Amino acid sequence: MTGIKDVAREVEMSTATVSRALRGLPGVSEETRTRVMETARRLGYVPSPSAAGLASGQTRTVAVIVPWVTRWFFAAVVQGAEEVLREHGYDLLLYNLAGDESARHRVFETSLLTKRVDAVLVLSLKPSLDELGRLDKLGRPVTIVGADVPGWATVRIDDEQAARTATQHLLGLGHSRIAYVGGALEGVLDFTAPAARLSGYRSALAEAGLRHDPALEADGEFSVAGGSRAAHDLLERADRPTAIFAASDEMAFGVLRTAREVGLRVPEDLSVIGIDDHEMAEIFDLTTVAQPVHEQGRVAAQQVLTALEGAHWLPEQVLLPTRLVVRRTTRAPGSSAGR
Amino acid sequence: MTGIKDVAREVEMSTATVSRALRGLPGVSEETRTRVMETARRLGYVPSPSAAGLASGQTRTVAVIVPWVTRWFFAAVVQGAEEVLREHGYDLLLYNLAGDESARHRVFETSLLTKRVDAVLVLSLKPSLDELGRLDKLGRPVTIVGADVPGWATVRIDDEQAARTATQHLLGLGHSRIAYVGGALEGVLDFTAPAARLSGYRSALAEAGLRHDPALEADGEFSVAGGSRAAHDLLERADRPTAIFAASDEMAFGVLRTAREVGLRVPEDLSVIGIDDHEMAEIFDLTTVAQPVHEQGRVAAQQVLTALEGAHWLPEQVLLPTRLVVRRTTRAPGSSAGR
DNA sequence: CTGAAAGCGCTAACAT
DNA sequence: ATGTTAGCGCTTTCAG
Repeated sequence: MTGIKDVAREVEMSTATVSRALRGLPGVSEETRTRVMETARRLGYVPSPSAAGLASGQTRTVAVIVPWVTRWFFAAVVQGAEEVLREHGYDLLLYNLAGDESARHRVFETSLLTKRVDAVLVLSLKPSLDELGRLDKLGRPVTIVGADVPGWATVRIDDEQAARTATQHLLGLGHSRIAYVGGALEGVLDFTAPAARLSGYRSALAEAGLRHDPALEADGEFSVAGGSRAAHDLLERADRPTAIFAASDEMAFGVLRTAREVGLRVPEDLSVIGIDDHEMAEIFDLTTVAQPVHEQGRVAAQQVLTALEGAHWLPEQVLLPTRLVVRRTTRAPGSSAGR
Repeated sequence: MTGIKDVAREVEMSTATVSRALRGLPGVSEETRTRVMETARRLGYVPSPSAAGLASGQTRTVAVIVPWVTRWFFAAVVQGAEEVLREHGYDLLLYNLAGDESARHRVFETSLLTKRVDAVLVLSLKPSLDELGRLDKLGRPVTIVGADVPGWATVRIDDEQAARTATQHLLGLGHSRIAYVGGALEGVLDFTAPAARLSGYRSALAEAGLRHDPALEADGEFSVAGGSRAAHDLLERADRPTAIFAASDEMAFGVLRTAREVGLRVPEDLSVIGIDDHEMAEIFDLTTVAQPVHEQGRVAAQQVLTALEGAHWLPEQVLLPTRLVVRRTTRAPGSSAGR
């Protein structure tokens, strides 16, 4: 395996110069640099990340901690982050918790990340105080995507506002019995989005002079199956709602499925709205509040890179915009004939 | 940052012994080992992967090259692989091509992987001869998931058989005008599954004494949108098919959407079957040929780990079983009244 | 069972 | 602009 010494010998220079030339550092004549680069290429020289990392203290690797890679939302954020990282020559180390408590402990507790990565991206999770302490001790840039963690660098949408927008859309159409399908406020993995979205839903109702009804607030576990189950409970009531706001598109898909099962037409008998603009939202004709998923990954990656390169860096709280996308699962109540 | 020397000093032993004790190597008294481990824990010692990698030549990291992380199939394979790798203390470096040609070049050509990983998992791609050469030169275990690459270690399903099963199911119901929605046989990224599935479809028809009709074979690009478009072409024909076999569930979802759009009832007017058993197949009530996705990732990871640990390793071709899952999108043709 | 010593292949001062 | 010299923090012979 050819090393930097081989290149140095070939160009009759020191390894220091070769190293500088190859990394584009200043203080190398153009001629030398060209010769070094050509020689390195010709010899098929590939630097050893381990050696470089040991000597420099930098691994050029960023850890991304994700609750579930198999959920489209997280995968899309990862994809966005990966693009930016790779453009800058950084590698992405994936830590997938798969919704598992012990995996979460392993990642945060046993300092798996120490001396291994230059920065960390945490997706949607709200780390516990203890975990934040550990992240802090890493002494490396950390950005949290999709969760509201005061004092930390975050990239997310305004979840409360997004929920308010969705609810207001239904209210605006004339609905007043509006159910909410969300997620547990506490659980194995902690997220801040569920509480924020619930709160947005309630406040929109309140602003419209309506009281929220606990019987119309169900847990859809942020999954298709959960949304489906929640909808069953909701739709089998005598005083069933005329509209359902699901805090994620996947839950909304579950709701749609159940609606079909119990023989309700959407949007004639039931309006449904979600949040995300999931890649499949279009094929369900789902009205939803779109959030820039991919972009959140890109911005977060950009953020840690800036921190890595720049001198000072202030943990910034970036809020990305959302947008109501009206498709065909929402309509005024009791208007089978049309709009 | 506490290093191995600090631990050695504390227990009054050499770093060699500490290293051996911590890694569970033989030749260390139980008492010493216990003392070392406790001390290491107490001091918060975390070994430096860079240093260990440099000294040992092993990175305890496996690269996973994936065409698109955002597609459920790939994400699920990654999840399976990650589980196994983590259990064995290996990290997963993600290389997402995002369907991009240049990304593919970068990953394979510039020896991004050299000296960086102990093994490589390639998902679904069929590397070119040139790329296989580079992979080979890595001198590291490589397993290819979901593609048929003779001479290399692979983990996959029998794509041709899966397609035959799907087609036979439709034939068995009495269909004879069966269309196929698949993917391009050549493209930016090369896969072997599209050709194998097309071939399975054709051979099932042939066995039933039917000739395949080129007009009934459409390109659905292995995406929802593509499946939808392909179905438009197919269903607007005067002599439209009574059944469509989509080579992936995502394309089948697109087909279902189009069927609804053009006013065809499924399964009364049109039967639809896919391949995968995608997590959303159930909510579409889609009949499909299920493949063990997650398991393919696990097996592949297991395979490279065996190669890494064991002395000899023969590139093995593992075929995992598929299973027909009959739901409600398939039925005998022209039988609106029931089955 | 334990220790001494020599690297692994780079980078980073500090010189020149 | 380039070279010299120390390491970075481990693992791995080879001794004992």
